[in-house]
Amino acid sequence: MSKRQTPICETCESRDTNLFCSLHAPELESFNRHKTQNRYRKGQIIFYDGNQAFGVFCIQRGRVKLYKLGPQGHPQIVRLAGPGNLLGYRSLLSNEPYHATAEALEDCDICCIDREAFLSVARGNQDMAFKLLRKLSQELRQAEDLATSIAQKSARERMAELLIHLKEAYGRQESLGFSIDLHLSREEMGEMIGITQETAIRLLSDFKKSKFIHVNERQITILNLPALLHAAALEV
Amino acid sequence: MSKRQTPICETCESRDTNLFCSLHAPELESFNRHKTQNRYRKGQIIFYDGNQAFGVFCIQRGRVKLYKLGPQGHPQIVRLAGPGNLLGYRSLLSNEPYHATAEALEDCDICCIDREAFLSVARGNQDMAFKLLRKLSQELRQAEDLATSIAQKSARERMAELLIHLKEAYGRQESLGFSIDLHLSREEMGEMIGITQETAIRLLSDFKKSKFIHVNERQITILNLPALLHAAALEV
DNA sequence: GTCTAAAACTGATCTAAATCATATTGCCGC
DNA sequence: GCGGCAATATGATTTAGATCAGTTTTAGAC
Repeated sequence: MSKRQTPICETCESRDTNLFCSLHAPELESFNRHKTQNRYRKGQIIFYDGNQAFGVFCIQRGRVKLYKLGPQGHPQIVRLAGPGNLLGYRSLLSNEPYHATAEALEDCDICCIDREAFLSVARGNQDMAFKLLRKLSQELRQAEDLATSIAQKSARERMAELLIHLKEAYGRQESLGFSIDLHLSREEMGEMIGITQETAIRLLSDFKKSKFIHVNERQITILNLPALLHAAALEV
Repeated sequence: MSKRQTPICETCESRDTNLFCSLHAPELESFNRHKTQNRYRKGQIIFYDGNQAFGVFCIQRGRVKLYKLGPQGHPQIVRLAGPGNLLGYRSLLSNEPYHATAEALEDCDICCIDREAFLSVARGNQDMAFKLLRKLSQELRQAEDLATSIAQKSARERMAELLIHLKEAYGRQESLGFSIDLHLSREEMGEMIGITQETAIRLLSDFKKSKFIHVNERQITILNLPALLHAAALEV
C-alpha cells in the first residue's frame, strides 16, 4: 500500500462509468480535498469485515473480491468489483461496520473518500441518491439469486452459471469464442458458488472434456455458450 | 381480494414503524389520492415474480412471504414482511419487473400506492431516500448472509439459525421461553433455508427431543436459546 | 358426524459432493 | 540451474441430506 500523487476526480477515467458521473464541479472539488489514493498489490486487503467504516473506496484500476468468512473460517465471495465501482458505501449509509473483507485480485489503484465528504454530497444530490438506490436494488436481486442458486442448483449447474456470469461481466469476443478476462483460481471460483476446490477442478475439466470451454492455466474461453446455458438450467 | 373503504395514511397504525414516518401532510395527501386498499386472504398472491411493477405495497395488517422459483419450480423464500413493511419498491427504483412473488401467509390488508405518486415523493424527499438506502443496505447484508449460510452451514446449523432469526423478529417472551408468533409450515421453513420438508421435520423433532424447543402444531417456543445459538454455530 | 386432502411424521435407500490422500505441475526466489 | 511452495489434478472413501415410500394426524367441506 504505497502512496502516490493523488489524481483529481474531474479527469478520472473511471468517473464516466460510476455513480459520480452526474456530479458537478463543487462536489468533485470536495472529493478531491477529502480523499487519498493508494496502490494495493495483489493479495493485499483494502478493508476488513467488521471494521468501522471510515470512507468509501472508488476503484480506479484493478479488480477486487469481497468476501465474508463462514463459521469455520472458510471464505464466501459475495461480489467482485472493478474500475468505476464503489466499495463500502453501504456501510456508510446504514451506519454499520464493513460487512465483508475487500482484497485486491490484481494490483489496484484505489481512492478513499472521507466518510463525511461522501455523505454530505450524497445528502445534497438527489440524483446520486437515486443512482445509489438503483445500484443497491440490483445488487440485492443478485444476492437473492445467488442464495436461490446455491440452495437449489447442483454444483455443475452453478459452475456453468458462474462461467456465464463471468463471461457477461468480463467476456471478450474472440475467434474461438468468449475469453474471460479475469483469472480466478479454481479455489476462488469454488468460493463464489459454495463448492470445494476439488469439485471446481473436476467440473472445469469436465466442461473442458465436453468442449464447452477451453482452459489454459487460468485463462478460460467459452467455446459453446448454448451448451453452458443448458448446463446451467438457464435455458431448456 | 375484496375492496373495502380506503383508510387514510395520516392515521394508519403502521405508519410510525415504516419508511413513511417522516413524510408530511402534502406528501401523505398525495398518497391518499393515489392508492387503493385491498384485503387478501391467506394463500392469495399480491404480485408475481416477473410482472411489471405498477406500484408499491404497504402492509397494514397480516404477514407475507416473498419467494422466487428455482429451475425445477421449487420455491425459495427470500424474505418475510409484515405491518409497516413496503413491498415492491426496489422494482420501482431500479425500473425492473418484480423480482419475487408475494403471497399472504395470513389474511392481510394492504395498500397499493401508484408508481408515479411514490416515485415523485421519493424524488422530492431526501430523508425518505436515505431511509430507503438504509433499508436496502440492511436487506442486502441479510441476503448475503443467507447465501453464505446456505453455502457453508449444515442443515442443522441453518435450522437453528432460522429459529433464532424468527425469535428475533416475532418472539414474545413467555414463562417457558420465547414463543414465535408466526406459524410457518415445516415446508415453508425448509424453503427459507434450502432444505427439504422431511429434513426440516427431522431437525425440528430432534431439537424438540433435545428440549431446545417446544412444539405444539405450528406453535414453536424456544426453551434453550444458548443451546440453539451453539447449534447455529453463532456462539462457541 | 363422515369424507377428503393436506400436512406431519418415519424409515429405507441412494447419491452428489465433501473429505481424505497423493501425485503432478508450474512458479518464484535464490 | 535447483529447491520449495502453492495450485492443479485425480482417485478412494465417506456422509449429509435428498429421494422414495409409506403411515398417521390434522383441518376443512359437506
